[in-house]
Amino acid sequence: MALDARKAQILKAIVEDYVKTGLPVGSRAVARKHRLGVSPATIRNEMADLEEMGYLDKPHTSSGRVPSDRGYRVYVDELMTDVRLSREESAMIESLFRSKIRDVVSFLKETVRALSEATDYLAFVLGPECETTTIKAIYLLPASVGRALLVIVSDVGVVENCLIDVPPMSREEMEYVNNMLRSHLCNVSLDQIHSKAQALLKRETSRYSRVIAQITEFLTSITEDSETERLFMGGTANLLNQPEFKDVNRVQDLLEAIENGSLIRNIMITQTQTTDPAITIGEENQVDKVKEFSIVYGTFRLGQSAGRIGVLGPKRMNYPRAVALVRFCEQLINKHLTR
Amino acid sequence: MALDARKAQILKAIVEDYVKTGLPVGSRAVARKHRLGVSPATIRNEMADLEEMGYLDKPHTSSGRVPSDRGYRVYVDELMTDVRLSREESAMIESLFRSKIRDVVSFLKETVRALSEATDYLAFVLGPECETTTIKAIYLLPASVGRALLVIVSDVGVVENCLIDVPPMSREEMEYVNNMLRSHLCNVSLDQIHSKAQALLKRETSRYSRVIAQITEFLTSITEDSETERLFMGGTANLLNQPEFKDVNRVQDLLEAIENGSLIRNIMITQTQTTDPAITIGEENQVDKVKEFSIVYGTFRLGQSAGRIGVLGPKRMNYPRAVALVRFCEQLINKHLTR
DNA sequence: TTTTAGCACTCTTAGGTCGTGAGTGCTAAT
DNA sequence: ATTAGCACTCACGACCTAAGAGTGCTAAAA
Repeated sequence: MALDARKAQILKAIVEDYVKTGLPVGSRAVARKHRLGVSPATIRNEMADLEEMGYLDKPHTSSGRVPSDRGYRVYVDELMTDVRLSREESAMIESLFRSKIRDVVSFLKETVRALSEATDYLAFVLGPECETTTIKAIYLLPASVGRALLVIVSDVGVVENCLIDVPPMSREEMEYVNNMLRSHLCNVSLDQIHSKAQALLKRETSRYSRVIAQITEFLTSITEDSETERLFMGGTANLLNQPEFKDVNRVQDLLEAIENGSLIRNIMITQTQTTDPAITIGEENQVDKVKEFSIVYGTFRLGQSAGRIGVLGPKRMNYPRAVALVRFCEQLINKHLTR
Repeated sequence: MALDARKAQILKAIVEDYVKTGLPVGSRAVARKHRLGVSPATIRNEMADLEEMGYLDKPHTSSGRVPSDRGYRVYVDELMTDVRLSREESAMIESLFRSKIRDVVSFLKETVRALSEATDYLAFVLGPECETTTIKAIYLLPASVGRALLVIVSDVGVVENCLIDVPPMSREEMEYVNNMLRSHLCNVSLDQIHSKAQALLKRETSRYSRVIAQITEFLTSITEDSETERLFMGGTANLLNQPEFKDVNRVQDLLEAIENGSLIRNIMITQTQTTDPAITIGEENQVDKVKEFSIVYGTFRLGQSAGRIGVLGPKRMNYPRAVALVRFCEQLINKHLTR
């Protein structure tokens, strides 16, 4: 059942031709372009075999072959050869966000933009799960009359803030509240924050209880919202390049799903990530709407939790290049944010 | 040249029919649905007049009429009747972001989402021009070893922050820097911030100069980035609903322009805003890519500067409804953020 | 036994023709 | 000034045809 050398070569040629042109590829083309030293007729026989094995499909009885999902699978698993990014290209990407490392969020956004531009696919980054991140610093600061700014910094350098109403407070009172927050909430992980804050709220029946209540509410909302808040995407328009979008209606569905971020779920479910840049092809994806696409994504570490970065493109994707670029971005993030 | 009552009635009927169906409307349809008590033949004569006056177009010699840009213009200026949102609808929108007023940015994002869902067009909001906003509070806070968090709060409640590298500092030193920042930069407007910070940097030759330099850089970058950073959009996918997107290529261009935010420019240029919800129709737009669309946008005040909120949709837009919804959102913002 | 040449066959695609129907403009009658 | 009638135009869909690409099979060659 394993592929002999020639079948492998042919399958590889077909995948790569199809990726390049988007047209079903015929025996002539394979024989000519890849000079295997055999005639089209021989290729045809091999192609018939490959089809029977389930690696190729025919759009209709009498036209060239197209890789099936399984065909792509063996291609990415066994056939494809890694590419290295050219020096110029990696330099180009890196320069895209020279002095942009201000904060984690904008850094991730820039990375996603660079990735989408380099690949011409939809790129996404999923920030680190916040459950495992811990609060490193928490401050309540006077912002204007009757309002204070609550700022928290997580161990991975993500900053959240919100404005809350406060009664007039003296400097000492503010100091007192700050000490209280610091002593109770610093080094607490976000999944414990709710109960910790509740406890604090119960204990504190002083005149600050309303302030504490607002703070508690905010802290809780962070974990709730983070699902959507930590997903960034770029290059949505690139999807429309793909010839598989001859009809608009398909795009619509997908775009909506993308916009409201239900794409996340997909990755969460399909998370049997084995190889580093994980690749899921067509029907392998759990979510219906992306069953016509492929996803290449990898993991980066940020503090003690992990995030994901990847691209979503047509099954007819340039996998070697996508893998190289995703991997490059992973490294970029690890390099710049780990310290 | 002014429209007599019947011509007005007919033009109005045609616009509204066309908005509803998207199909060129013929004399029969006008006569039947709007029971003007005249025969199709009469309507035809009037339609011929309206066409000559430039208010109607014919897609081809022998099919119904379609409003021209000028036709839409007189419709929105003189013909259309204001609609009121139903009680349920306004309540629905308002409830969409009940407890979401944490911070200005997420509030604006929610508003845009609500607006895009209610209209089924692309909605956008352009935050207040930052040039005129002033810094109300500025803090440098210890975040972790070797890093500090710089936080600034503007008068309109927008919070910006960034992490910077700092040498080890005692509490007193930190206090000193904070005092310096506060005394020099508080109540300074963002368009002066660069020079002020530079001056501060020149004067301060102490060991903090590197810290100050980083701060200066960040403050400058805020004004530079804000062009893109203060634009939020929602409902991109809605554009694909429009039948004018039978072919995908058109979408592509527009989506790209939308994604990278060059849509801003349009509004900046077309800013001869006279009526409150301003309406620009088709060719009236300065930017080529939106010459096939219409924009309805209004202004909201935030502190002493202003922001814009609006929708972008097909020329064949439900203008009365769009106007009502944009106006409603303006009020919503003014109500919730003015205090 | 494997490869190749040859050939009939299939199926898509583009172009062309034709009939239908919606809607017009014009003319003559009301 | 309005209307009925009528010939005319044009987009659209159905149907057909020819061309071209590619296949599968068979029989000959290596």
